[in-house]
Amino acid sequence: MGKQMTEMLKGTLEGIVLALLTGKAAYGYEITTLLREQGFTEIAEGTVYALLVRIEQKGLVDVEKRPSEKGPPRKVYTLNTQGEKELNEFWNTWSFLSGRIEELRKEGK
Amino acid sequence: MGKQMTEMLKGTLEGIVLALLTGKAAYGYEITTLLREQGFTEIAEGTVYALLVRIEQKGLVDVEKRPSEKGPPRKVYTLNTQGEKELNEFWNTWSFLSGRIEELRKEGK
DNA sequence: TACCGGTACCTAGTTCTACTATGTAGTGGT
DNA sequence: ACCACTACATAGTAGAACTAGGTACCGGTA
Repeated sequence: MGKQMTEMLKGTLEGIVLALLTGKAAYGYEITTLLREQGFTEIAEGTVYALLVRIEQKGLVDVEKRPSEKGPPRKVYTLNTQGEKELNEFWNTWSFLSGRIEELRKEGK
Repeated sequence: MGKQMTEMLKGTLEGIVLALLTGKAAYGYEITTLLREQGFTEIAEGTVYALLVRIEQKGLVDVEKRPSEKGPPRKVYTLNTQGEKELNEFWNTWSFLSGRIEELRKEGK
């Protein structure tokens, strides 16, 4: 992965995953696949699992274990109220930052 | 500073500073002030100086020392060819990421 | 039976970047 | 003599993504 992208994902990847979970529960492997389909082709699998552990420990998601037809049991993550709150703050922070940056771009800077 | 913003600045602050330097040389204290005026009120001064050391070592800027009327000599930074190239890559990376994220927002996710 | 690919999860150690906290200096005003 | 403002610098810390593995379940096939 490009070094720039790696650094830029810090602080945004968590928001991206929370956004993916909005209105639709998902498990780790599925989330990794989803991210890859959305163009984040180089996201490391380990990164996603580590992030999921983190947001679970922060209490942003609820977890349920479900059997799989094709392999080991899945850990299905659902956004809870606190997660929605965090996602909301993410959008606020993102709006501010992207607003500032787009301003710089417009100024031809 | 909010923890979210701190993390989100990783990878973007460098681009922001390079953008600020486009077409206008500037010194550290000035850049800090500029950032604060643009709404990044809580950027730590030390963060800016550390970043400037970094981009100088990466060879993205040229540096010139100029006397100041009001204090110690200033280190004036100018974007060079390699810096312009890096800034260009920054805009590409940024465009991709913000495109993906805005897509998620549109989907109500 | 043995192997392999796909599914599924997990983690120790590394790297990079922003922050905290603090220090050093020059200048002008009181 | 002191203080505020200007101006630069850095050692140590925290947080997040990556590297580079490992474990385990299942079906197909040689």
